[in-house]
Amino acid sequence: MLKLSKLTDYATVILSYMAKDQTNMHAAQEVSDETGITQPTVSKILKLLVRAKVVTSVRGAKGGYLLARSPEKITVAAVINALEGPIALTECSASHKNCDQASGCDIQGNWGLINQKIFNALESVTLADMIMPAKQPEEIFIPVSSLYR
Amino acid sequence: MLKLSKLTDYATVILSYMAKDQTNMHAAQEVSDETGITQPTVSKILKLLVRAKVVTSVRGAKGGYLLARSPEKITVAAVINALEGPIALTECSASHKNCDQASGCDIQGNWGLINQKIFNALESVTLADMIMPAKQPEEIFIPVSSLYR
DNA sequence: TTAAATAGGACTAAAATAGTCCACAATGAA
DNA sequence: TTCATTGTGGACTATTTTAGTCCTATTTAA
Repeated sequence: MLKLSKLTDYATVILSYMAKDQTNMHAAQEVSDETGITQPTVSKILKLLVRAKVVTSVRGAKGGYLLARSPEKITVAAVINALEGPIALTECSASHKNCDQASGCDIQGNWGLINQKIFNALESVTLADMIMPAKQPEEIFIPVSSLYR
Repeated sequence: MLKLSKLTDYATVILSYMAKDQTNMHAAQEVSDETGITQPTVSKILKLLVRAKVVTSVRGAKGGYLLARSPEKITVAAVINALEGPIALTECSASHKNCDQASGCDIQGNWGLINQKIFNALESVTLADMIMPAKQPEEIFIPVSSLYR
């Protein structure tokens, strides 16, 4: 399915919520209450986002989290990177080190090209785009015919 | 990591091998011998590729597999679709049916936009491209700075 | 008739992901 | 100072997904 992890999906929900009110600090408990995602999971995700510098944290009573920068400057690529690590479709693309495929691997060099295109796509969409009203139809249908050009 | 499954990776290796000799039929055993992927796994993958009409099969003695069309017409998107199902980053994007996210989900409409971009990227690369010598440097480095534009 | 192949699906094993929990550190307020 | 609140780091378990194997049936050339 080439899918994102659930945690990444939750992260966009959490960040969207935080983007709507950037003046107030948001405690993990509050975010949990508002989004319906359990508190331990919210905490786990926010911890990862802090580590990746997507959000900042303030410890202690009255502490909480804030977006580290404006929604326009938070890309989907940065969020995925925070939750799932480097964006690369194959192990092989991330590093050629442990490549012992018999005959096929030298052939796979062009995964790099694909990775780059996908990275560009993910970098071109920001949190600001995500919180705008949808620009696409409700249901996404990928035309089957296009799979056999 | 936003990664493909191993099976999809193997599929590209198998298809690359088959693309090099499109005149002869290739039995699963032979493909296994040549690629180093175990025979049961090769069979499993080829069965999926037949179902998706990426390759055709001939049963019985002297049977085997052939590419269903020329490498230029086999897209990476079609291969991923065969092995992993529809290309969509989130469940939500594939279908809105079972969406019970408290407040965040209406916000996620623009995943469709991202999915479309990624689908386009995957559809723009064919098996023919894959078997050409690599056009990219050996190691792919995504500049960290680009994550914080 | 037999041997060589694919087809379909069940099954097990392994790995990745999701989700929870705990002990600790920081901080504001009583 | 002490306590309640809130983040930090990491360990841990449960769940789900993926990978890998195997068995039986079907097809077909010789």
